[in-house]
Amino acid sequence: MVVQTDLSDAEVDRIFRALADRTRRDIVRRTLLREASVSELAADYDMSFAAVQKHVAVLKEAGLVVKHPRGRQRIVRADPDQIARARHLLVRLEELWRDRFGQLDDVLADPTTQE
Amino acid sequence: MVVQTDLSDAEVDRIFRALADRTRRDIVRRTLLREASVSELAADYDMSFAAVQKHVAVLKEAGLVVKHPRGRQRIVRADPDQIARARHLLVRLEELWRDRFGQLDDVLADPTTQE
DNA sequence: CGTTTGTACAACCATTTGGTTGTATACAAG
DNA sequence: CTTGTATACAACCAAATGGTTGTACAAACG
Repeated sequence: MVVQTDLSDAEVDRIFRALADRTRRDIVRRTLLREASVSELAADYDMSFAAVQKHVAVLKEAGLVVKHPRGRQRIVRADPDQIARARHLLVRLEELWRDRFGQLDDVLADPTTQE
Repeated sequence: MVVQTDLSDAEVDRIFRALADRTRRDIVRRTLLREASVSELAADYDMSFAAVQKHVAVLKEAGLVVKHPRGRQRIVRADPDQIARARHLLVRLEELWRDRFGQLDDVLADPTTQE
């Protein structure tokens, strides 16, 4: 299965930036396991509701979570596809290293190279 | 093969933060393919030598590149292992999602679960 | 209705980031 | 030894980040 819609530099910036914070990584982890409202999330961190709200906004801008309304709450859910895209960026770097002496053409032409 | 020495939150912060910049990702890419001195790197970016020096420092703090002296130059080389560790963090997130309805106990106890 | 709960958003603030220039030092080359 | 090159590092600056408080509004509740 291939998810890979190519990401712009700015999008990649946002994804890694969003992941570069413990609280935000924790929000992703939690909402990956089970969606939660912003206030449910906020209850578990030692900071204001508004601060958590901002963290969720950063994650949403990065596409790592989606938000949808349910009554007066906003339900947050992590997007595993976006996490997979981030992982794929690192995989591509690693592939680059593995093939660093080789000719990229062959790798691209190789019909066994898929994901 | 297991690389996984567990990373602290601060270390993970540094790794993702370091990757959240186009210039730094490009430096990683380049020095993954072929080591380069700081001035060789600096020549290719539209910013001062000092700015590139700082980017390399951020990458070094994150463990994504290593620097070693060669005469008067400082040779920069990307560390594929650290990139693999970063990837593994995302893989673990994805696994969490995959197993989200399952009982974690069983997974931990399963003798076939190894890496 | 009025009250409480959940969210949005603006204004503000300290710190960090990403860039600059300038100065100092180390090594290589004449 | 002198000169040029590669690097280090400090000081500075604007903008972004990560937090705060306060205000406003919408939905659920009594």
